[in-house]
Amino acid sequence: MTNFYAVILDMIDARVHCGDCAEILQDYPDAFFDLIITSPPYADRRQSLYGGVAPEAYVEWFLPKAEQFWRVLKPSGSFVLNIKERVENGERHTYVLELILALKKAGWLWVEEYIWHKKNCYPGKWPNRFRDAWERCLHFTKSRQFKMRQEAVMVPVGDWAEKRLKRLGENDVVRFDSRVGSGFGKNIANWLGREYVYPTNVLTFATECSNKNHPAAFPKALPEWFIKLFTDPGDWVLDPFVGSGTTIAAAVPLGRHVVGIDLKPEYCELAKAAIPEQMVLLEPTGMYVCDG
Amino acid sequence: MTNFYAVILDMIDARVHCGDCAEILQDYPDAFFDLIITSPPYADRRQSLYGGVAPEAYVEWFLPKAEQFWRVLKPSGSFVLNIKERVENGERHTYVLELILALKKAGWLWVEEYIWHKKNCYPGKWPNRFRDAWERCLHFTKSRQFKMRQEAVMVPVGDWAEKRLKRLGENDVVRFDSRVGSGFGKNIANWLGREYVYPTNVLTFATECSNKNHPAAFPKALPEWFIKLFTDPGDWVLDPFVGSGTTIAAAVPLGRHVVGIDLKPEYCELAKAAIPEQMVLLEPTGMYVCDG
DNA sequence: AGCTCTTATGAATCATTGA
DNA sequence: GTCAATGATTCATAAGAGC
Repeated sequence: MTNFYAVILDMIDARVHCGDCAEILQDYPDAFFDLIITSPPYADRRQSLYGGVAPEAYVEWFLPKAEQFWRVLKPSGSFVLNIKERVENGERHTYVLELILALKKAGWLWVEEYIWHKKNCYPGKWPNRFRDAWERCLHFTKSRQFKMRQEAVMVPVGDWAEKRLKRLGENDVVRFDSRVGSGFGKNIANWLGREYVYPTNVLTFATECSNKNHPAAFPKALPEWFIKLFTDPGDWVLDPFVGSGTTIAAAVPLGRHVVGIDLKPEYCELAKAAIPEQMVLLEPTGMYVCDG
Repeated sequence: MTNFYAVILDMIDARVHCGDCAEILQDYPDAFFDLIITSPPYADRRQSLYGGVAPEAYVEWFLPKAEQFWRVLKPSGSFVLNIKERVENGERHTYVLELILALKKAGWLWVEEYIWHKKNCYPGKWPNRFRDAWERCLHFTKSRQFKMRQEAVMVPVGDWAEKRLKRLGENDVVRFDSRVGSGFGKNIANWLGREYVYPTNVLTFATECSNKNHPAAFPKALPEWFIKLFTDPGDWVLDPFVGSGTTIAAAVPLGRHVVGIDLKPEYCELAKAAIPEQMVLLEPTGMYVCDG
């Protein structure tokens, strides 16, 4: 029998485009993507260093791109924006707040703000603040009816139940069942049912440091989580600021088609390299596109 | 040797005023408070039911009060606002974002946004969102030079320290302090071991409310944390929407003077009752004021 | 002391009904 | 139709009792 995983991979389309996402996306039809997830370049005064955008110009810079995002996103789709405002002159910037307001004005529904709690955050010590251990994951949609697969991201329950389950050997099940005389012990069934629970809007992922060349890399678990939550296998995922390609590395093994775009050729190279090896080895025609 | 705990309590001034905080505060001098910490009524369309404020009118309602907060706060002081926007019609409201922008425009520095991660959040299941497990704790100041006692909120590392702390009842704290004759906590840290680290800007407290008559209550640990962080013993703390009096219950045992204000007489009664028993028992003249 | 088990308890949302 | 009010539904924790 054919390996299902291989079959899925064989059908997966993973593309990397090099250029401005607003321009590149013009070649894509309306309502094409099921999920847009990205961690855009943060506003930064040190423009020369990271090619950042000045905080004051951030919203203005973002909006034309968001217009294309709106067009290429399906009505049932989601747009997830991982972002955090910088500190400048002792204060938090407001460009993220202004961006939310501007996107709402442009028609986007601000459905939720998820918190990514970074357990191992950047070290440091300052007199006026503690280490920054969280980032925003803003969830926008085009419609109040959108695709959400809550079951796909259920998490194992807390320690106490986990321990209890671990100690629940097969003998215990048998003994309990034979004593009660029913098919499946009620209490045990409850425990088993409680093995996985729905998460909250606070996500805890450790930061990864594998992609050192890209300053704004999120851990693979983050796009993975939202891809599972907001798409089905075979759906199309877009990361318009793909950077080192974490979104691609997350999407392909999950059986989702994915398009990554980045302005910088060196990031496009990284993103191409991030396409899981199976894909590269198979090299099916038309499955790997880069016009950079 | 005199018991340190009792001595501190004997000097502490705890007041509850009933009325609109913008009016009540007119009787207080400029630059009087070291910390303003509060959890204001959240915007709510059901005005008649809970006496809430309509989301659209929230900023307008808040700003005159913030003007007084600015006046009575010391230049080195902090203003901590615990708030979270509601969901309405499937979307998050933007009135909190607008409030931040308005406060900045009024001169406040938006120094930081702390996240209160509620481990045991409200139950529920909906097709478009998970349970809400976090709230904002917005930190504003008047100046870039403000008082911050980072050492006062250091946290133990590892389970062993946690276990030992858990077994350390409140009586032990008092006994220990009186024996050593110095401030709270500091020496206990030394006693337990040197493995203490600075926290991050994500705070994890379980929701816990001993005062059941007030629907709006943060756990005592929350004001405690910010009081320790932004004030010294003997400083003045203000909660202009004191509700059931959690801030008072937190401030007095920490040796801080505290003023609580609330519009509703029934909450003022609760807040008065929240003044720790020792205060009521001692009943020193002028130490207990309520004009409600 | 640990381990097991019970119980109390949260600033919530959504769908529905009635004005 | 819009707006306001009401009811049904929901579940992971911590704390504490008991063994």
